[in-house]
Amino acid sequence: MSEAPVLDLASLRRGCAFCSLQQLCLPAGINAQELQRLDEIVRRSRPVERGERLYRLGDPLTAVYVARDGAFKTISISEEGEEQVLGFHLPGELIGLDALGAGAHRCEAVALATSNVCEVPFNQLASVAAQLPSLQQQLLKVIGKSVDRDQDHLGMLVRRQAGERIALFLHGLSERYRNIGHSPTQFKLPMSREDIARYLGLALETVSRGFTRLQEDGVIEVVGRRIDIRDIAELDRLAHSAENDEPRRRGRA
Amino acid sequence: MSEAPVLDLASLRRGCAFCSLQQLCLPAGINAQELQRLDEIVRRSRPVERGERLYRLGDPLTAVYVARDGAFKTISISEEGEEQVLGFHLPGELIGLDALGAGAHRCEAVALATSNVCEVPFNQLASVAAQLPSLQQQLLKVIGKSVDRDQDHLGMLVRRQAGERIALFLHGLSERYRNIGHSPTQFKLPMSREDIARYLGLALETVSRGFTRLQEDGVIEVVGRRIDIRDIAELDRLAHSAENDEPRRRGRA
DNA sequence: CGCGACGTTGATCGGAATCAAGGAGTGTGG
DNA sequence: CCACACTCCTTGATTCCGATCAACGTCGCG
Repeated sequence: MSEAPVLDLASLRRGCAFCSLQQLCLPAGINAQELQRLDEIVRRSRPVERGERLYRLGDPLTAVYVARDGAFKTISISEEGEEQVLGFHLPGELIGLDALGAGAHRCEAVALATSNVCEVPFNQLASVAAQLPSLQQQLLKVIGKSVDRDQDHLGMLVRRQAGERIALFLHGLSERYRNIGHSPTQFKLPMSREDIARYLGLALETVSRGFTRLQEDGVIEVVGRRIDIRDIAELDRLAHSAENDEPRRRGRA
Repeated sequence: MSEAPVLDLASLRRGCAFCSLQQLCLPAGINAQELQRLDEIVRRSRPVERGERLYRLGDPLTAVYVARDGAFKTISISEEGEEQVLGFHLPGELIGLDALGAGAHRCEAVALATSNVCEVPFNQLASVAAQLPSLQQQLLKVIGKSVDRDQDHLGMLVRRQAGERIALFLHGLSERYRNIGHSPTQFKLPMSREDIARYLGLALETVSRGFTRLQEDGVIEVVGRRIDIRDIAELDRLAHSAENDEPRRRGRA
């Protein structure tokens, strides 16, 4: 609608060139001139409030999105109206690729916290990408990373032990926080236990017990949504091997 | 290795223009001239035998693949050496996207049956796509469909009832066979019970029992790997709702 | 024919779902 | 400032589904 060609300082400063996520996001690997072409099509509107949706089931593909801060979940709604969590999206991670196949969204993207979002109109992105090989390359790479996250998610769900899934989940989150420059050992979960449960295919009580168990074993410290990973090596081990060695412990190892 | 510029009749006939999967694969929506550009970079080598691999864990991204017939599975190997099945690939479905993110394959693609495969060198594909907007568009769409299949897979794994997962699995396969012009109700599974189990996060015995149960309930007919879906509506219902209505039945409905 | 891979079926056991209750944190209004 | 309501999280008791162990059946092939 309002395509203001007026470049004031404030909006420039909010552009890709100043963004801390630059190296992870679409701009990675493209030069300053090219960056401007990209920047021109990116829309940065008011913050999205917790609970708001970027798009709904069935909406036509109009744009892809990247959060600059905050977090999102993507959910699909089953016939009976119960929701499955298909993914969590931290800053810098592309949102909206679920519409690439059919041209319409097959899930909904819900803000887990108030977030500033970059909206990239898809058609324009595609045509600019066709002209800038390095952007095309980066677009494919970013899509690929999204595929990788889906496969990591599969890797959790295919595990049969709840403890393994939970350990993998925390381990993966830790990695992702590290990537965006946050502490990999201390962070605040943006999602509820129920969201985690619906992401991991578990009952929420099981998630809660899993956290408690990890805390009892000295692997993490958890207070509500605050997580502090104390023994990342052990978390790693639990995530991968069977975790059945220690029958049960009270204190630390 | 052997880049024969000689276009004999046989190899032309094997090209995209003659392929029955044309409308589902990369050529969809592109015109005859453009098709030739694509065709020139596609390599069609000898059939891949059952058990052979298109690529292995860690291999650099050199190409993406599409089977013209036969079938593949993609697997990831856990630390302990046990394999997880990340996906099954029927004819026309792109294989090899797992390397887009990191530039190297994070899983292995194994032939489930002898298959004829089209190999599309990735760099050439990307550069041709940049020149042909309709190919770029189609490439993104095909990638999107692959993402959709991953999400369908997630949708199975997140279910907590084994019966639901199995019903969803058969239902999804049926759809995919329909798409490629096979009978959606009668087909031969290209994979073993163990593969299905590792795909669904179940024990192979549970898969076997699930099939038996569906047969007892008159939903399918199953003999070894031959499947005949008798009541697709019921299969659909089982896949989506809770399946807990009928406590137990002996004969047919 | 006999071997080996694959599939089915049965019996038992354990882990996670479910049901149920209570506690902790947050925000609102009296 | 506190009472209240609400959401979110934890913990406990019980039940049940699916993993596991084990044995047998079947098919394809040398």
